[in-house]
Amino acid sequence: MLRVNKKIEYGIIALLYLATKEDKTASVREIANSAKIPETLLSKIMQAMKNVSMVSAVYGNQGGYKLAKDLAEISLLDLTHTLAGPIEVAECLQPGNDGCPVKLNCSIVKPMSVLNNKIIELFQTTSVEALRERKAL
Amino acid sequence: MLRVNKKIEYGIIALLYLATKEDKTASVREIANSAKIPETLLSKIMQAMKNVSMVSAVYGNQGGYKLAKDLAEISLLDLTHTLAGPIEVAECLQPGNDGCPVKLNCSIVKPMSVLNNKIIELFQTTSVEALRERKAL
DNA sequence: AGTTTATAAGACTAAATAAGTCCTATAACC
DNA sequence: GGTTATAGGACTTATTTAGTCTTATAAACT
Repeated sequence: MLRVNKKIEYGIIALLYLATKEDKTASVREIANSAKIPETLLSKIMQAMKNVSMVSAVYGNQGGYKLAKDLAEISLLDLTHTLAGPIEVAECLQPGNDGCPVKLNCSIVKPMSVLNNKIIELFQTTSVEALRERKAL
Repeated sequence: MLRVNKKIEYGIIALLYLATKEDKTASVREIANSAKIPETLLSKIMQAMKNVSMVSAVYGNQGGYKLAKDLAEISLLDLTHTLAGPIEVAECLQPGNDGCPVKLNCSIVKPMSVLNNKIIELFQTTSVEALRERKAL
């Protein structure tokens, strides 16, 4: 229950990997092999992260991706939005949702939005760097 | 992203409904109709909640379910466990998981477990009653 | 110039999970 | 014994997620 998208998982793996390379580039193939992630899938993920300037891309031989931001500046919320869209714990929280059969007499929208906001806050205040710190259990 | 199971949603709806009935019973049909939830599905949900004594069941005519606990005593974590199993933000957190292809060199287990624990804590400390309070936004 | 390495991005398919249905049994009450 | 209601297993359908396939573009090296 409450699985986080594999894309996000793979995104974190890639960011953590790039962090170990400092300013050098790593190709999608290199990252994918090291973590045994499907290469074409990771490719999409890197592209998405590039489009929001979390990483930068270098074409051609010896090219690849490198970090464009400090891991401490990348919140889980940013990553989630980038790779898997907005957090909506319930369908009825989707913008423009008009499918709720109860409408005026709905008991669940508010509770779900309370929960949603709590999760958003958690994701907002947790950076990828914070996940790396291997203490909290 | 991060959708909560519909079962949990329906469970909350049912609990909130029962709370308005005080000590009277409400049948699955009554609750399902009021919230436009599929009756047979809600039936399973009520059974599960009965099995962990969140609600009690009364057979026969004029029977149904009633609350067996105060909403403040039912945490989201309890409800989640009851209706949708344990919270595991990543596959590799499943007990007995041996499918991780990286194993000894895995960079993601710890970060995911950090996140998982944060979400569990949030669910543990949030009661159904707390969701009902319609303030926080 | 041509080959190689690598990113960019769309369309498609497969696998997994979640949601919902169907059916039969059991219990209490009138 | 008929009616109302819970109990619970087996099954089907729908939706979402994961992954593949294909083609294009860019840079570097020879």
